[in-house]
Amino acid sequence: MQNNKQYDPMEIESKWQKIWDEKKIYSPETAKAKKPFYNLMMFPYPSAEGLHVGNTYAFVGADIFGRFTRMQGFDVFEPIGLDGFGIHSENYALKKGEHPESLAKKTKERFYKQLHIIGNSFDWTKTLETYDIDYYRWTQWIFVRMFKEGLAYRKKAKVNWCPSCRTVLADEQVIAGNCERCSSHVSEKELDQWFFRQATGVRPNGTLYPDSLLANLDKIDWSEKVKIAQRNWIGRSEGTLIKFELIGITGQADNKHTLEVFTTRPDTLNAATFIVISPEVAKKWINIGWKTSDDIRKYIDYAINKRGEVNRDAERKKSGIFAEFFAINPLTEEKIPVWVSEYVLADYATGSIMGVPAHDEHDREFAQKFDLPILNKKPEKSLWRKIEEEGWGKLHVVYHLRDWLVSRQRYWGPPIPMIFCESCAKEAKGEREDMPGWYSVDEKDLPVKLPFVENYQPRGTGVSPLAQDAAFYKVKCPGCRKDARRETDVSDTFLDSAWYYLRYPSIGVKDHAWDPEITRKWLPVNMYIGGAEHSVLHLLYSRFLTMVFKDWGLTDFEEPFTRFYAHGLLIKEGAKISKSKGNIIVPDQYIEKYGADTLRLYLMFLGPYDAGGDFRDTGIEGVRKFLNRVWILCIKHKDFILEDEKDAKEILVKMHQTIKKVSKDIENLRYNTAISAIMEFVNLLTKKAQGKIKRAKNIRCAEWDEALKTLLLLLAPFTPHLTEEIWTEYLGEKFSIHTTPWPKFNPEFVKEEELTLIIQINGKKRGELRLDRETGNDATKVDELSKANVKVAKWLEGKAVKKTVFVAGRLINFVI
RNA sequence: GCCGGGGUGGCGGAAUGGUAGACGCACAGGACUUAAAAUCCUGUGACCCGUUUGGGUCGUGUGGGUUCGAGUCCCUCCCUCGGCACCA
Repeated sequence: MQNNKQYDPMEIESKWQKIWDEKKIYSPETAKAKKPFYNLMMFPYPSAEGLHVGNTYAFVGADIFGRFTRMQGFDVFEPIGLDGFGIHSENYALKKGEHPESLAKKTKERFYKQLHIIGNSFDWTKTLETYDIDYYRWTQWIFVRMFKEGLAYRKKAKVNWCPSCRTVLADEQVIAGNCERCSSHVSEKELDQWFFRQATGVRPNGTLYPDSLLANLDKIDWSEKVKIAQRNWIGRSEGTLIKFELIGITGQADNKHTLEVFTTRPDTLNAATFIVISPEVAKKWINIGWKTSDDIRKYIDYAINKRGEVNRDAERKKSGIFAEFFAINPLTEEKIPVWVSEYVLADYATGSIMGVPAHDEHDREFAQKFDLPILNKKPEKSLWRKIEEEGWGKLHVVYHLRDWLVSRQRYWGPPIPMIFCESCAKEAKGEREDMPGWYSVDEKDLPVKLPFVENYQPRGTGVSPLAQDAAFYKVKCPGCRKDARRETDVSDTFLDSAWYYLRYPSIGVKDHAWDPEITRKWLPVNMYIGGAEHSVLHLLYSRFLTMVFKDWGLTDFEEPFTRFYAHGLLIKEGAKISKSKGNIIVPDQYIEKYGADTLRLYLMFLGPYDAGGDFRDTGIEGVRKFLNRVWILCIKHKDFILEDEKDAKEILVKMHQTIKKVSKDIENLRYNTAISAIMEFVNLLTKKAQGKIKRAKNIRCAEWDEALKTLLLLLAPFTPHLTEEIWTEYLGEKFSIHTTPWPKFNPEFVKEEELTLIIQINGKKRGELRLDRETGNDATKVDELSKANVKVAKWLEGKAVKKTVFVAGRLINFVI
């Protein structure tokens, strides 16, 4: 190869991508691998023209970790796929006016091409798309199992309804009152829906799922902020349910003369001066026979209708009305008024509270507004036990987490594999006693294929577009063989993505969702990297399902992701990147102009990976120049000879320091500082090489060769193409650099022979000494040399040294 | 309101309680070149003193504290970003 060849990323990048694919160096043999390491990143959902640079940022950061780990000698499995089923892809198809099925083919091609050119070490022999029937048959299989095990159930409930997406949403998918997908304001609707028992399910060992999900957080190596978000979302509160006798209530059914409230502060029962029930609970009472005035009825209806707005309007003062009856405080035996107010939520605990204005801010506000008594009594700890002993109430735990609503009234998802038989329902027959009329599709009849429906647009009527396809929904009842009806809702996208990591290693396996042997070898996932926005969505659903699979004996681990690292958010010149701002960055244009290696290195150099970074075009130019310098250094100066022994030593010391720093930084995903360390090393090599190029044939310089090789190895995870090109084509090393062992540092070389020792007077720097290592660690010698220092002597003149602080090898401080 | 990050040059950002500003961008000057690009070198927190070599003061959002020594630890407040939000 010529020594004056320019660095041309276009040419070398596509060349190496092709060779890596052909030689399958990134495709470990799943069955035979000796040191398996599963390096996973969150797969993208194709809801736009293509990948944006935020995806690139996430994937490149994850890939660097994977490549680094591979060079440590592990068989790294780094798969990629598409979360292509679901509302996001369907909404995109609607926007484009195209059928999701044909659009999926195009986006697949486009996304995979983009994912290819960023130069990640993906295993392209094992990709998956959630809309692939070989995948979603198993998603349906999971649903069937959930039903058989009693963890899937159907109930009529007030659910979140997105009027724009025309479907229900799970609790986790409502962000600040808005739809997670389209940001429309979410309203409420009462509908029959399928739920998974993530909040109410009991494990075979008797523990509730939310308790295990909470407890396991202490055992996994995850970004702390994600753990905190999950703890808050699960929202476990320990308290007491207290029963209150009611008096003066009219028309109420005879057995309804008590009311139960939940409190986390039963010790303040002595200061409870009123009771508040939510409008929804009041409404229920009216329905079962509570006779009350028109004013109260009017208020209840008003408050229920206003519910959505009240939540959004923090300024709004608490409204409420006296319910015209009383309760007896079991402790004080006093008669306290019962009120109805919208500040009490219907769907938390019992939907009723005891008002303790002395100790609760909301209660105080309410009491002040309506002139209710405020009793300033100290909490009594003994009440926790007394309430139980006296039989007034019992200890109770309440969770913020709800069961997972999994049905969707949309088209582009896996049909829920269930059948409903009217006739069986009437006779109270069915697969499960508690769900008359319902049957799961027999496992041998799976998959239930999603039929092609031309008019797939959501109806908004609370049923899926599949309900118009008689050929699809008309079936025979598995129980009585009479005419029955298939469920026409599809399942939530988050169900598709809650188990995909189990499928990747087993892709191609026909008779299992995941092969037991392969799964034992590769799972749980060793490293998972993705955005923190999934803290309480995908990451919680995955944990729940994995725990369920363990309980069924289908896996031998409870937690899917041993380590999870949340990367930061990329911004553009100080502003958030968003479609509305029109500052979307498409990676392709940068790859075309600078090459993937430059883009990769630049993205990782921007700032700490967990903090995100600020994308600026001027910055990428600098990185391009840096890689050009590396190219010139390695190609033009590769035959350089270090004549000066001191230079050789200096380079070796820096080299070992750099190996140490870069290794540690990558292990902790501190890529920006790893890159600056490599830059420092390059700066030193460049400086030493200036004007000293030697081209004597067959004469090599061992130190220089080693320095260049080490530089390339350290840089390989960041810029895989450039380093491979120089490694094999110019240095004549064996293919591939990416399967070459990572360099090790020698602790002897890390320490410099000479060190700079700082001399301080009263903590202020007044001078410094260049000393050899031995002298620098000798307190007496340093003391002498410091005092002899001209600059320091000036400051010490005529002053008494009261105290001397000596830090070996670093500094000496004289206190005067 | 509660829970988490974070506030450091013109900018992105470095700093196990021990030389604040690594590395990079931008800018300025220089080398090479007929020229340009590329590359390389030098300088670059603010202010003050000194004609130069140099010396000094201040400086990590605010105010206090601990310490020989604080960007780092503790307390007060301010600002900002993210999450949750009438959760009893």
